[in-house]
Amino acid sequence: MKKIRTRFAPSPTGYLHIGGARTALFNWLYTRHHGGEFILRIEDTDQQRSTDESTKAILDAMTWLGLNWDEGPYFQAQRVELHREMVQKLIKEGKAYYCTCTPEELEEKRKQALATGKKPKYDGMCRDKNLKKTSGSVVRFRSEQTGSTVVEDLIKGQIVFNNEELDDLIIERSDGYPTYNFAVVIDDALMNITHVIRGDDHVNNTPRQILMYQALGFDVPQFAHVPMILGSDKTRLSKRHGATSVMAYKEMGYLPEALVNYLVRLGWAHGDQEIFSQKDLIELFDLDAVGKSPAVFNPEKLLWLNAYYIKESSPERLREEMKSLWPAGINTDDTDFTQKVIADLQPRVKTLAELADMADFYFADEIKYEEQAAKKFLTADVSPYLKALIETILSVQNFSKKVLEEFLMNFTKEKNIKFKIIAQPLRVALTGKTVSPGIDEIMVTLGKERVYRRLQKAINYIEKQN
RNA sequence: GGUCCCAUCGUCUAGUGGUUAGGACGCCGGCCUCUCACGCCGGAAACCGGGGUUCAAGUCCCCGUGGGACUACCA
Repeated sequence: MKKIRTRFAPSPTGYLHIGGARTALFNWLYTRHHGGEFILRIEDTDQQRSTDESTKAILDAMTWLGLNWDEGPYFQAQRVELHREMVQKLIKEGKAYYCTCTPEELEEKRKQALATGKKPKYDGMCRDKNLKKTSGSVVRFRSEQTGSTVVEDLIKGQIVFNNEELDDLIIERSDGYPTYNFAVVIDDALMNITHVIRGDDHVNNTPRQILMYQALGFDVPQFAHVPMILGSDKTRLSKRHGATSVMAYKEMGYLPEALVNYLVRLGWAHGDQEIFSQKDLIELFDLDAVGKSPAVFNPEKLLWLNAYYIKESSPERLREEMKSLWPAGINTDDTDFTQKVIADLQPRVKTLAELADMADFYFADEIKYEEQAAKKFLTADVSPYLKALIETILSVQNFSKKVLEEFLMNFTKEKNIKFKIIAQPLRVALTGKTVSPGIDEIMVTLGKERVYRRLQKAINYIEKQN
């Protein structure tokens, strides 16, 4: 059996977006599952819109997601000689021809056809004129006009097209560069791509591509068209629907495995399973379980998965991931302390950005109280407890969770009060907020020194208020 | 307009002729509890419509309807 070879072929006209990432992911998983080779090819034949920055951004995003490639990146624009050779071959064989219709003429005809309710396809004006190359001329593929072309799609099943629906599309522009539909055929054929897995916005291109494979005498690869990802209004996902750039999710504090896990479940399922490691996916993924219908992108579920993976991660790993996310002015040089902070917070956040935000009170030299919180909990009647606490807390030798739990329990027992009575005041004293990790956790992380200082500050604050 | 694709809870989906139509996110209620979150338990919530085929249809066929894609010297 022939070795499976797939490719991901983005055009470098922007960042890698969610839809492209899923297409890449499906290609990658299919290839890894079957032990094939995954090729990356940059389709930059549109000289106007392609940029190096985009190429770099796409590569970065692929790398971040863990989608490594075995060959490439190839650049389509560097292969134009190859494409031109193939164009000449077709012309020589009478399978392509020069056309001198101007874009303006064509546009006019299109408009007219549409206005009179006719098909807006190329009318074949230059088809049999046997024209020579001239300035401004393009090359068109002489497409079949009769019969039908069948696409055997691995996801959609058999799709039949009447060839009369197809027109003679341009394969070489007047600037000498090949158009997408031609270059993609040449490159896929020459790179021995066996499986073309791409978005289903390409299904209508497929019959004409098949005709070109045949005209050139190439083997036709297998096709698999994956359904689109839609926004909440069921139209194609775009910026209007929120962040669509893969790297934007990194910046918002998402873990790559969360995005991967989310993306793979858009259109693919394995029974009732929701959580998949990369290893699981390589083992389980195949095209036969990919659905046919489009999926709406649901940020809430992504968030849930992200929270799950944050909880599952080690604080060490998270500290690495968070390096670019801390706000300015926060000193995370103390790795031990920083990791403890992360460990306290990781079960209660959905993104790492949220974690960074929530961690401010740990790092602050002078914590500031939320107005309502201080007003409600830092009151004269709790002052005696705080004073009693600060007197004894210095005697606690080992600031561990177990010891502190015991210490606090003894303290409340001695004072004959419920822990509830001092919990929120203590929390406000220590964090400035009414919401935080457990009192004992905070105290352990903060350490004796900081706890002492914050208690002292709270006592002073209460005195000043009265 | 033409061509093509698609159709199970709000969303992601399981389901391949016989199920109380299952799971997940979100939502609601409860438990846990020092707050919050986690976790656990429970709840509301779906087969687009109409015709067939069949003893039997979410599942097969046809027609509607709805949504989407393509229809470029973009990819």
